[in-house]
Amino acid sequence: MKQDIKDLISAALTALVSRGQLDAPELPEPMLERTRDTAHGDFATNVAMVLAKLTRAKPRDLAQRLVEALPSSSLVTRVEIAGPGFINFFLADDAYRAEIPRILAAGHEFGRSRIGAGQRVQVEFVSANPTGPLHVGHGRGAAYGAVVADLLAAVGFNVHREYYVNDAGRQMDILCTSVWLRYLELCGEDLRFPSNGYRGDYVWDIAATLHREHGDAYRHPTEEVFAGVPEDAASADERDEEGNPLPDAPGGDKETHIDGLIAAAKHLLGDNRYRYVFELGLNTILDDIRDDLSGFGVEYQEWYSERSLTESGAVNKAIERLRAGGHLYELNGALWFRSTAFGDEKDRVVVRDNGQTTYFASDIAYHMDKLERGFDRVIDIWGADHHGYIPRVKAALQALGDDADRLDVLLVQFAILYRDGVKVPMSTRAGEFVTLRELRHEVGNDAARFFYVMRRCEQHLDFDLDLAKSESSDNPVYYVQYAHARVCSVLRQAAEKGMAVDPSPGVTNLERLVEDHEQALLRSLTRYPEVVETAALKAEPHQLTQYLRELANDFHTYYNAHQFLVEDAVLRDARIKLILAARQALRNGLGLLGVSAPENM
RNA sequence: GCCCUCGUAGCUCAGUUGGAUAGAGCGAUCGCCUCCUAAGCGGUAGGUCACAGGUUCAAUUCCUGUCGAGGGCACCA
Repeated sequence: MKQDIKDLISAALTALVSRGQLDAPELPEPMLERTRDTAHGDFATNVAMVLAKLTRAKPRDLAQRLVEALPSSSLVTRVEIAGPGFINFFLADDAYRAEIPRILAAGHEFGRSRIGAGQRVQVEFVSANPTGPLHVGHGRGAAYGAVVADLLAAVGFNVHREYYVNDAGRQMDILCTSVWLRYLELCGEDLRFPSNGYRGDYVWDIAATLHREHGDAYRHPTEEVFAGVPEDAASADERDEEGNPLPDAPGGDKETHIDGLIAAAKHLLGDNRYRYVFELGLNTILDDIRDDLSGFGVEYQEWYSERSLTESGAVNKAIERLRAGGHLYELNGALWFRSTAFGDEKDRVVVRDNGQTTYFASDIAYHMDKLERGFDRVIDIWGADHHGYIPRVKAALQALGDDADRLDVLLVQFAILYRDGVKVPMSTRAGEFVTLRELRHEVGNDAARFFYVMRRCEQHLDFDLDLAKSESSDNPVYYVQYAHARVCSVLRQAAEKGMAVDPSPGVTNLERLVEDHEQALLRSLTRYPEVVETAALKAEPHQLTQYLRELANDFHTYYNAHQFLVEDAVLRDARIKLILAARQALRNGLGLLGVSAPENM
């Protein structure tokens, strides 16, 4: 519908040029907007004002010429020039009504398009370290990423969803060691658990599996394990009055302590047994993450292993390419990447003085690989705490001669839970966090998905648990779902009353839809494809949630003002066609959000 | 100290990629079921778009500065 009007404007512009009435170097893409106020018609364009600037003509004169050159169309009843030079289009009621059969015929395809033209887009999201279950912060990234991916797919992009598995590095060693220490406790060893270890219950569970399957085979005496290990800092169990962890104790250091324990674990267990515990921890947690995301309706095409980058030589290849380009130098025994040459604030280490490559080195290789896989566009969705990381990744891509503009990093702010108006505290290391699974069980998938994407991603999200659970109009999820269920209910009522409902898209008698509420609902309905398009291109799912509330509101208002199941069969049929179209838009929109559209509530 | 994001109604937030008289929801308040689910609908009140400059036909939107909030500044991942 919008495109039809755009075409009219383009036609008028080319007509003016060919008649010599317009002297512009190049024609702008006509900017057409929905009007805020129906007094200004249905659509408005500002081309006359934009062109006036380029051609030094008076905007209203130009607008006048443009209006005269517009081809006639049955869609438009009236065109007027307003304000400084807006051209307002008033659409025929029939133009709106004609959308009903189109919507019904399109069915679940309504709102989908091909503007992405099959371009390949990779969306990488969540990618949480497999050191513990997903918590509610990851949940927001999961919901946001999944909806952005689905939106892009809906408008014709070829989308590849990926999870980057950080299955290497020190954090995983800490997890492995934490599991082993818990296992030793299960064997009957008495030890002081490191303050920097992972303390969650899931660590006990993995340790219990190890103990159940292998008995004491991995056991070593506590004295042997802790021999020569530097002092720990204060325990994480010890808190000050405000509940914050105490600072490092004098003479103790939690980092050197845990590193000492990791070394002890590797030494005492030997390669094979250490590897076994490591894999047990990794796989148990990864399975849990997969299961959780799958239960949340989030599926991936690929789980990409960080370790595979090292093993395949990709990391070394990336470093060699940087070296060949003259972007590396040695300092204090480490190998540095001169990222400042590409706008980063300081240079970064890629190989440590102990010979190990850094996480950053893996990430360079990973992003190089992403671009080499031929994606037209790569989208990374990160937690906002990683924002400082963007310049160095882009710097690396530039240094490698890749097009850094193909990479977009979208940052998602944290979600803060509120229960009874009080903030729910969270700390990963201390094992005090609400998991995504707990949240899903508490409020349900539908409310979780909807609430997570309700706000712009760079906005902090206050997640009100009580509101998400409330079954009332205060709760936006129920409000939208209820509109859908109400349409279904009307149809059930019709059946009970023996009123036949014509299931075909049918085009008859729509002219009977003359009420203001019907026009308002129709106007909203025709906006749906435009909303999906901008929500997808701008990666802003909240536009869709916002829209669905408005659409639901238009429906509820109509429902209250008019009876659908009237005696007049012709009018009844027209009204049912309209609310069926509304149901289709509600269902499709909820579907894109990963929220169910219930038949009754 | 430097960097990023944010600052819009009492609260939580939109604002269609610079447009016309800045909008929802909640809360407050006044109404609406003999009627397809009241899990709903309507009315009223509520604003110096943090502040000061700048860019232009036009700024809540873009730029600069100030103030305030949150986050980030590792040879961790």
